[in-house]
This record gives sequence, structure tokens and C-alpha cells, in this order.
Amino acid sequence: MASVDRHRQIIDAVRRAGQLSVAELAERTGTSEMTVRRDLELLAEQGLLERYRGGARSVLLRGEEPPFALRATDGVEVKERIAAAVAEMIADGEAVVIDAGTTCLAVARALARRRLTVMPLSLHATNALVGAPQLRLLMPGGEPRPGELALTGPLTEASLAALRFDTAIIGCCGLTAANGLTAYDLADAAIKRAAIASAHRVIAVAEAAKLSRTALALVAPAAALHAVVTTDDAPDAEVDALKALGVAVRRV
Amino acid sequence: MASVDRHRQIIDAVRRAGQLSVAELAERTGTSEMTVRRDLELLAEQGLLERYRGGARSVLLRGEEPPFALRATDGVEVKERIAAAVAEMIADGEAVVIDAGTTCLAVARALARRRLTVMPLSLHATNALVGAPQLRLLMPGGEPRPGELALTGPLTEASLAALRFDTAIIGCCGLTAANGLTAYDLADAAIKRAAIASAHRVIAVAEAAKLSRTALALVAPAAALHAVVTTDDAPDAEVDALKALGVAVRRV
DNA sequence: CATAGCAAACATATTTTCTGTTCGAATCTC
DNA sequence: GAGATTCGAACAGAAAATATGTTTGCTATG
Repeated sequence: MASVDRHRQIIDAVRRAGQLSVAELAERTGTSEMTVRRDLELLAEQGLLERYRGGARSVLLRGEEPPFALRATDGVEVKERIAAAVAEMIADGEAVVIDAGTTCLAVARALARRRLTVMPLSLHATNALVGAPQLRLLMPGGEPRPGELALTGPLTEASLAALRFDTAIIGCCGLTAANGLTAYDLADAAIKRAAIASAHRVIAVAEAAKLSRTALALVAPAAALHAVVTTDDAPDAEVDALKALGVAVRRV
Repeated sequence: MASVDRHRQIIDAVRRAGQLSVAELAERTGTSEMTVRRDLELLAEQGLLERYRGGARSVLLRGEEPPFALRATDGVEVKERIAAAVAEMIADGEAVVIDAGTTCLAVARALARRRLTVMPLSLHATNALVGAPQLRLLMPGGEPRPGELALTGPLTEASLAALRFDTAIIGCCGLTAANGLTAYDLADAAIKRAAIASAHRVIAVAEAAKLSRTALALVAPAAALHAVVTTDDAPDAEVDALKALGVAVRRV
């Protein structure tokens, strides 16, 4: 369908302008207002923008984490590259816990056809792994956060505390040598911490942009990580600082 | 699509005959052999029948439980009627644990728009409940059984043991006053037992046919149930026997 | 190694989805 | 509360996706 391009165009235009009228969007996309309205309804449902009478505004610019659906379509190729690199670092037969988030979801997809024991920490990853024939899928308990579907809460912590994994794949919102691995959501941060505590080896995944960002909740100091997989446009200074802490950094 | 009718026709024909050749099926459905082959591939993937060179055979007649995909399309209307009756018995605000299986999946769907706390014991039910705005969804841990996606194992038992529910909705493979509530799968039976143990009230759901059937694993004696919801064609003798044990029986 | 069965490739048919228009109802502005 | 704008349901036509059947060359099985 070609409508997906128009959706992207609308999201980008709204994001750039902050807010736009239906009429303006109809003109820019070269479609009718009715089509734009239908698109906006759809996009608003996914939390990609906010609808108001006459137009729509961006949900960003609020300091919050952008919604899952938005991040899921952003930088797909980059995430797949990182995921492939992580998959190379995992040996057959390992027990792996995979964090929530879009980058970790890419990792889950990359591991789906492998012979592994996997515990995903989000229902998105679960759905990606269900039905994989060689894979032993282990679900943690917990409450799925809307949209994100990240499992959190005492049930999740208890599930993690009862197990010992070979490797934890951890996503993040920010990661610097100075401020450590950070997340927006406090409940998520607690789970990441528990996952790190129950794994022998910790691999963090972080696109370059995250290496110059710090979020609210501290998960762990950077030295707690064994490896970081990032992109080749990661800032040298930060990469060197991480290496100085004994973290293996892989740029792909 | 009209192909779904043909699929059903193929499944029924194969089930009745035990096995059938591609040529025979092509003639019966009035389509080409190529179409039949494509259908068989699809159906075999879902575990609805078994493919062999030249034809397909039924997966039933093995004493095992028929595959989930097969039961899911069987007696849909009956299951929805039972589910609606169960939904009436649940008050807003309750905490409910919902067992795996197709009948319980119907119950989950019927409860999706209610204001409740729900813990589903299968990923099918999870998917039906995710995104429900008023519902507080609680996931148990565990290993999803292929196809069924029923969560089982020590993680599931631990999740249940940590909680107390107002009501448990339990499905079954067989239920009689004499032999109690029984299941095909041993791991499932253990989970059902744990769910019953952590709920104040236990409602069993069972289409009429199950009231004259007994499966391998005993879950609980019939007296452990508070209510049974069944269909109006349930055998009177069995219904009376259940009532004599103090079980409230509702026929819909 | 012969033969029935199979799957890829393609053209066609069918269904589904998408889009734009119209029109009455709902909502905002002054 | 009047006037204007926006909205959404309904429908018809357009576009896209899917399903089907035929051909052709390959594969497995006895």
C-alpha cells in the first residue's frame, strides 16, 4: 500500500511544524481532507500524534519518551544491523534475557531461528518469538505497560530473580561513561537492573544518539556492562571513555 | 474470502475419511489440484491435518487432544454463549484468573471491555486482552506450550502462588461428578490446580460433551467447584449429580 | 529410472482495501 | 444562539492485494 508513505509524510510534517491543519495536510499530501482525517484517526490511535478539531499536533517536544509505534518505524535498518551483530555474539544453546524496546525487539527477531533459551521482557518480543521451533521460550510474569508492552512489577522481578542467564541484552534511553545506563521509566529501570543482576554477561545495545543522552532513571554504571553494540557514527570520545571503563565496544 | 469454506470442507472430508488424496479433494471441492495443495500446506502448518505425498490424513483418532486451531473454529457460537453467561457472573472490580483453552479464550474476549484485573493463563488470551483500556492485565510467567500457548511450569505456579483471585475460570477436557475435573496434559493440570488454589470462587466452563468424558489427569474433584457453566443439551443425570455435590450448574 | 506428485512462475480473476464525494449532524466562535 | 466550520457515515469508483488455474521443469519414491 502506498498509504504508508503518506502516513510517514504526515507524521514528519506534523513533527516538524508542531501542529498542522487538516486542510494544510491535504494540500501537502495531494489527497482529500477525508483521507487525511482517516489517516489522522489511525495515527492518533497508535499514539503517533494527537488529534484536535481541525488538525493534529505532534506528541513529541514534551520531554517524554516518544511512543513505541513511532520508534518502531524509525531507523529500522540501523537496528537490524545492531541486532545482527548481537546475534553473532550469542552462542547456540545459551540462555538469554532480552529487554523491552525497539532495538531489543530487532535482536529478538534476529534470534528467532536459533537454538536458544530466551526470556523476552516485552510482549512484542514474545509475539516475535512464539512459534519458533528450535527456541525454548520462557515468559516472565508482570504487568505489560500500554503500547510498550514491557513487563514490569514484582512478578517480573521475581521471575528474573529465580533464574540465571548466560547473557542479558539490555536496551536503554541513554548511555554514557559518566552517567551510566539510564532509562525514562522507573519501573523499566528496576527490571533492567534485575535482568543485569541475573546474567553472567551483559550486552547493551544503543544507537549513536543514545551515547550522548541521559535519561531520568539510573539503571547501572557503565562499568557493569561487558559489551556495548552501537553504530559506526558513535562519538569517538564517548566510545573511548567506555573502553577506558573496560567495556568492549562494537560499532557496526 | 470464500477459501475459508473450502478449508472447512477439506478438514471435514479428511476427518471423515481418515485420509484423502489430493486428486479426490480437488474433485470434491471443485477446484484444481494446485489449489488443494496450497490449502493443504496452509492447514498442515496450523496442525489441522497431516500432509503426506499424494494427500493428507487427519490428525485425530489418536486419543490425543485435537490441536488448538481445530478446536478454535469448532462450536464458536456455543462457546460465546457460555462466555457471555460467565461474564454476567463476574462483578466489576474483581480479580480474575482465566485458564487456557478455547472456551476460556471466549470468556477472555467477553471480559475485554470490563473494568477488571485479569491474569490469563495462555498467550492467546493475552493477545485478546492487550490494549483493553479499562482492564488491568497481569501476566504469569511460564513456558508457552506450542499451539495451545498455555503457560506452564514452575514460573507459572510461582506467579499463581503469589496472588489471590476473586474468581478462577477453569476449562477442562472432561468433567463428571464421579471422576472430577480432568485434563489431557499433566503440566496443564498442575496449573489448573494452582489457579483453583489461589481463587475464592471457581467457575468451570464445559460444553455438554465434556460432561460425559474423562481425561488422563485429575485436576480436582467436582466438589471443589463452586459453579459450572454448560450448555442446555447437557445430560440431566450428570447435571443432577453435580448439583448433589453442591455445585451450582448453569445451562445456557 | 520411470512416474506420480510437487513447486515455481506467470496470467487472470476475484476480493478486499483505499479514496473521494456528498450530505446531515456535531462542535466551535463570536 | 446564529453562522461557520469540521466531522463522520454512506456510497461508488479506483487501486491494490490476494486467490486461482495453467504451464513447466524438478524431485522423490518405489
